[in-house]
Amino acid sequence: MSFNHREIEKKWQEYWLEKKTFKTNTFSEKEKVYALDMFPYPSGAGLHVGHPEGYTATDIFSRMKRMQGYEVLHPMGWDAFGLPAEQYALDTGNSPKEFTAKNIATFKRQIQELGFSYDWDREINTTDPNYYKWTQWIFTKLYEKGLAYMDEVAVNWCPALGTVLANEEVIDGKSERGGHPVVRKPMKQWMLKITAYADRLLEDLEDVDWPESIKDMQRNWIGRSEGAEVTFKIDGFEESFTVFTTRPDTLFGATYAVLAPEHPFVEKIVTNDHKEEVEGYLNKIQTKSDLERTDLAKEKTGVFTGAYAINPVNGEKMPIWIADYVLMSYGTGAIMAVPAHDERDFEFARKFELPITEVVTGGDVSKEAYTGDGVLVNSGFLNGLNKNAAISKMIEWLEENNNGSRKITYRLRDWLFSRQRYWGEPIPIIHWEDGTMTAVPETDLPLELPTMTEIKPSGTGESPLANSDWVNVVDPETGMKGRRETNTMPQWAGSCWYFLRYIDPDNPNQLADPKALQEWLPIDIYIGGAEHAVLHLLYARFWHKFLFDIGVVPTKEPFMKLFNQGMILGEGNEKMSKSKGNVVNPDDIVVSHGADTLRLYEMFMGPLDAAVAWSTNGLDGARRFLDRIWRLMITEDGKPSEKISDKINPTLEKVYHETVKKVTEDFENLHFNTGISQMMVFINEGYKAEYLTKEYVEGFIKMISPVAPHIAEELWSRLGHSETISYEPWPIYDETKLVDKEVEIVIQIMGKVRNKLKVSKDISKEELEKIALEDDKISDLLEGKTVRKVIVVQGKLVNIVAN
RNA sequence: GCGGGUGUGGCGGAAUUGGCAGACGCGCUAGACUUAGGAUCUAGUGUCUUCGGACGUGGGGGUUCAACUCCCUCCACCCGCACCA
Repeated sequence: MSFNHREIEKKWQEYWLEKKTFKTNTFSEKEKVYALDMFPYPSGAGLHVGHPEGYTATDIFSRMKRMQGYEVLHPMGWDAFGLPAEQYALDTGNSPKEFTAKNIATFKRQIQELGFSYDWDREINTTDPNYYKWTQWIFTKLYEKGLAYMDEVAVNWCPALGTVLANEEVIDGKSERGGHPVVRKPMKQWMLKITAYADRLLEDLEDVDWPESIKDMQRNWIGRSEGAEVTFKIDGFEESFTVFTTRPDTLFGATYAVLAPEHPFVEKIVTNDHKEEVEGYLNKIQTKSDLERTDLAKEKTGVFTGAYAINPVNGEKMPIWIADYVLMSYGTGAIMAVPAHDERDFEFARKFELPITEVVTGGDVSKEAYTGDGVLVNSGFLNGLNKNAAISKMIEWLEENNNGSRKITYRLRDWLFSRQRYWGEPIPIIHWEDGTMTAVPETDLPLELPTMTEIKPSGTGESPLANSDWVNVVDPETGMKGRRETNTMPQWAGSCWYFLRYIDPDNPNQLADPKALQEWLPIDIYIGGAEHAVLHLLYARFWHKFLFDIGVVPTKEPFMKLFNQGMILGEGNEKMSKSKGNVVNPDDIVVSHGADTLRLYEMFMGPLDAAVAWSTNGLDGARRFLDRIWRLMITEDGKPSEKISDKINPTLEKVYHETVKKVTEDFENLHFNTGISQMMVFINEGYKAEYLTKEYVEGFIKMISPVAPHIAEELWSRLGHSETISYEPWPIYDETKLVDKEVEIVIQIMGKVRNKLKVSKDISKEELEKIALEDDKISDLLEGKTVRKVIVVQGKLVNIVAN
């Protein structure tokens, strides 16, 4: 008889909820472990089989840690602001609030049916005013410190969505959501000065235990480059312009300069005889979308302005060109071109027949740009130096002669923080009629979203909030009129600090009690999808560092250890998608196979970080394993098996202790697939054994309980226990039980296995060598050969070199 | 192009101070039980083989008594970035 998963899963889920089994004691005396999942956006589609993968991993970790005597914080919540709810509201006329509430209810039911050990008293929701009060509060602090500011920036305007998108929400010139076209448009926007934290965001990556690939992605995103700024006078003008270069050593080889098409000097310096050509070029560029600009980038384009810059180091005249391979958004929007030692400049110079002067030896600059190290030539006082020495010396020269200085530039830009949307946290700022601007005082927070019947975007770029009376305010003291900021925050805002609120979720007076934060931070393990490798994780680190600076949190970094779960693909090894019809719904699996089976299967599929295809056969196999456990321990009529005895069964002793060791270590390291396979080995041995030792059976149930908690609780209670298994002490292993008195030794001749012998584990090297050489089979094989050398590895093998 | 990663049976995957390649699961084969089995149990299952053995971890080369593991080189695929000066 197999177990009835529908009955027992329901039974234990109700038990846990009712008894608040997983309630966390904030100020417990125990050592603390904080295991965090990336909270989900509760979409209308409901839970996907990908969600439970990471959630099961942290749940296993949490459950094991509780049994090992730790106080565990393991919470769940909802990242519930965002575009889909608003889009749905626009399409159907329904309220995003109700829609969101409904989706959350579905997600919560689904998650609870999977038996995760969350403390539901700490559930949070980013759209709850009691929560976003503190999101807004953090914003006002950023504003006070000058880290939130308004700026006129060319933004990604998406006419179809009626909103501005962040760079990262634009993929190949189209909106990430919906794939609508995006154009550049200058608008006044709120920005957060994340660049002020660039160096610390980079440096502190050294302190965290994250996958190297994620750290690298963040490093590349921040994109720190060291170099110098060099100022160039323009022949015949008062003005000068500045370029950024990582290769100041090549300044003698700079033969022309290039300004970005958007550079403010372009119109000023263009000579009359080139005006027409330049304007034509600018027009062509401006009507191109970003996408087309990238597409056409294979062929470099540009025009000469007629103006000349003076190379400060040798006084030579350098023609100033305009080209769209120079980006206004990086560095200063202007470059010195050194075609001999930069591939892009080389290509451009070739096309427009500009001079190419070699200044670093080592390549053949008549064929291609040489970017490597070498000895400087044609470079006055730099001649004879190598690259690094020349860089230092040139910077010295520039600083002494007031022509430039050392400079560090980042690829990272400030964070475009405002959205022209209804369904987001209102930015708590009031614009007064006298032109000033103030933050909403803390006592007036939260600044709640008004209920609106019509939330269509105005189309002009303002958010739907502009259509509400809510925008109008009057200062009660001075009577001055004002208008509220109508922009709202991006979806990233709420997820930048949610992990802090779990620690003290109901605190009305502060974001969280500092004493409680001190207890729980930093987070011990954070698991989620790799799609958040840069944005969420970088933004959250930025806010955390800011909160650290203003004394709100006690740690520099929020997430000590990070892990990315892999994707679960469809059976055909393709991404699951509605259109392919290969989506697996967790609800169906819970009904057909049970939550324990789903959890077990997802953990057994492969390494946690690998992308693995779903397999219905594999799922059946997981269920079969649970049935085997059940049948081994429970009789047909539901009683404990008579095979279970108080006696120690020596044939199970070693495999039991091995299993405890391997499972404990593997779970600690998130190697669930191998830990589970060891438990399968134990059950296989259990079937072969004449009788089962009760201690081993109970130890096994404890070890399977983090993976398959419902069946474990049921077995535990049927074996006569009245309390939950959740806080039973985790089994420990005895090192002395892991080694046999006899070990099998491999005998090799020339590295090939020729025989295997059982010998006592304490045998000496000399004895082992003797036994090996005297073995019948081996001596036969060695006949007529000379033994040259014998390598003995104690307890493992003997390799005989003979020919 | 740059950065990171992966490559092992029919399939998912094990195996790292270099020491028995293929644990465990799926699938498959045979047998047992059975009216029946897409249930369960038992045994087998890398390839080739003249049954001695030979070969085998993407290809080629190297170091070593010994290489999935270390080094060189090439190939394929995946992820991220992409004119970042």
